[in-house]
Amino acid sequence: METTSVRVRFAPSPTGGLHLGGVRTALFNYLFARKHNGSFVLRIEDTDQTRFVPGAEQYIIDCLKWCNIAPDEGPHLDGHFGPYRQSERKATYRQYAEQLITQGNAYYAFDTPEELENMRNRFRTEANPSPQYDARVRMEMKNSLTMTAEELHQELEKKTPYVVRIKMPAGREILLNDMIRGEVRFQTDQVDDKVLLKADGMPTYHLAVVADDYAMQITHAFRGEEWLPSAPVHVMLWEYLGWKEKMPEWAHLPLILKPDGQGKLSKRDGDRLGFPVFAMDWQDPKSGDIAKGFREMGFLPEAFVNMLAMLGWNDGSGEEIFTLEELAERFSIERIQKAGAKFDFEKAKWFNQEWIKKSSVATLQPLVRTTLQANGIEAAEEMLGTIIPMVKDRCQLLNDFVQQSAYFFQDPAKPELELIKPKWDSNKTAFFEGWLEKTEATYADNAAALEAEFKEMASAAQLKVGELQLPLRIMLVGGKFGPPVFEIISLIGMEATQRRVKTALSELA
RNA sequence: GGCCCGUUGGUCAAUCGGUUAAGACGCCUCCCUUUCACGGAGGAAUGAGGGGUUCGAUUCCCCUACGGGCUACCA
Repeated sequence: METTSVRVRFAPSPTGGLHLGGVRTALFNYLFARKHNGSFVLRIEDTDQTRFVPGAEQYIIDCLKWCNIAPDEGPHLDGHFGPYRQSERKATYRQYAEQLITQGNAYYAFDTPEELENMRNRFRTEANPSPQYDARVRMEMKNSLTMTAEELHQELEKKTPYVVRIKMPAGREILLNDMIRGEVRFQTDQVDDKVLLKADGMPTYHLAVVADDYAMQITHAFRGEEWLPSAPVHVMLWEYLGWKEKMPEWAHLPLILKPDGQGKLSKRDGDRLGFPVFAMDWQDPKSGDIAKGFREMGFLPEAFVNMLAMLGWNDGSGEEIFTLEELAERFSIERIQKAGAKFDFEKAKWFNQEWIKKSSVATLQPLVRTTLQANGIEAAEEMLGTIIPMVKDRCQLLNDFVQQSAYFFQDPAKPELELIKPKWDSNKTAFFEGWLEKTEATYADNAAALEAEFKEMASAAQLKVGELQLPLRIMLVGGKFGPPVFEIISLIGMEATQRRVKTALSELA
């Protein structure tokens, strides 16, 4: 019987837009929490004051909400483990840092940035291009390990800026049991004395993540694979602080990679290759630049989340389209991929298309209305309800509804007449003039009858129906797309039809 | 350089020692359709290399190669 309830957390830094990888980490947290009836906590890791961006926290909350993976606890919600912003928990970190110093597991370091730079230059060799602040060098630096009690007291009195560093033990092997990767071993001699408390009194990630995971009783910690190398520091901290039995189980998620080349997917790649990397539009408050989001690109949240879940995880069944509920049911850490996955925007669009096909008119209608409005098209609800089922199989993105339904509401601005000009002749002009005359008084609500009449006239004029029907479509719709022409006529009515054909005819003359 | 992680078609991937090595995206062909899609039927395309272990390795082990991550008073 499980006695402790599952508690997981998503802990982003409010430094900008919410990246694909971030949303996936949040999603896996959410799915795991739902599956085990646990709690999903949002914790804001705003310990770097230099990178803090106003508005980013609310933006993150909004993104999670759009994705339907809202947390149970967080800075904007109630919860018994707050505050949920690390900047508001400053006092506890200092307390733990001092405890570690007292225990002899951490120490004050007064080295200036210049002195650190000098150290790196001094110890840099070809075999060791980036020397670390570790057991080999710490006794040569300016810290409480190399100072007398009197010297230390003086520096502290003088308010000399200092950081607190962890003192990594010598000659130990740290074994981490990762839920995705299994046993991972580290030698403590290879790990440097990471800074725990910065000169400004803020903790670094290393101290904060341990203190908060403990305080918030996190049972399972998901994070990106880029954190694996610093995991031994965190394990040591759990041990030094005496909480080893409470340490969460770790799951280091594989990275989402660039579609081409190699490396982590970055915002630049999206710009370069023409797809978004953020969940929603993000406007940088300083530059005012807007980075495109999947939402604004025309993705359904269900599709976005579905696509993300399948990037690095699958349930083994071969099925790919799942609702959030189905994902939560089937989710299992054991089936998370170990290797990074290259992001494929084509496949992402396919997921969205599947979701558009799968979605009901009722769920699509408000989204389509908003999309059309954003493009200056005011659509009557009744008309929308008729059109959506006709065109939704032709849309990959919500924005495709603009092209696929604009002609129901307005005459095409620039019909692609070039497509028919080469084969155009006076016989066709004559045919259409005759057809216009004949259909002027027609009540156009019967697509089948219209089609039959059109074909009849074509054969009477000894013209191929196909060579007339395509021009008609282009005159009415603007291009080679859309549902059957005569169904379109039956919706836009004979008046609009006549007008569009006449306009086209005069341009073809 | 060091440490850590990884490696099945172009991409996402199944397989948990014995298979004709699934499926999906994309691509190509055909059918349906006098548009575009949807749908249907096919096709091309994969175990990085080398050693072991084993009756038998894509699967287990080792080495190499390659890719990635980390190596900040950023997360």
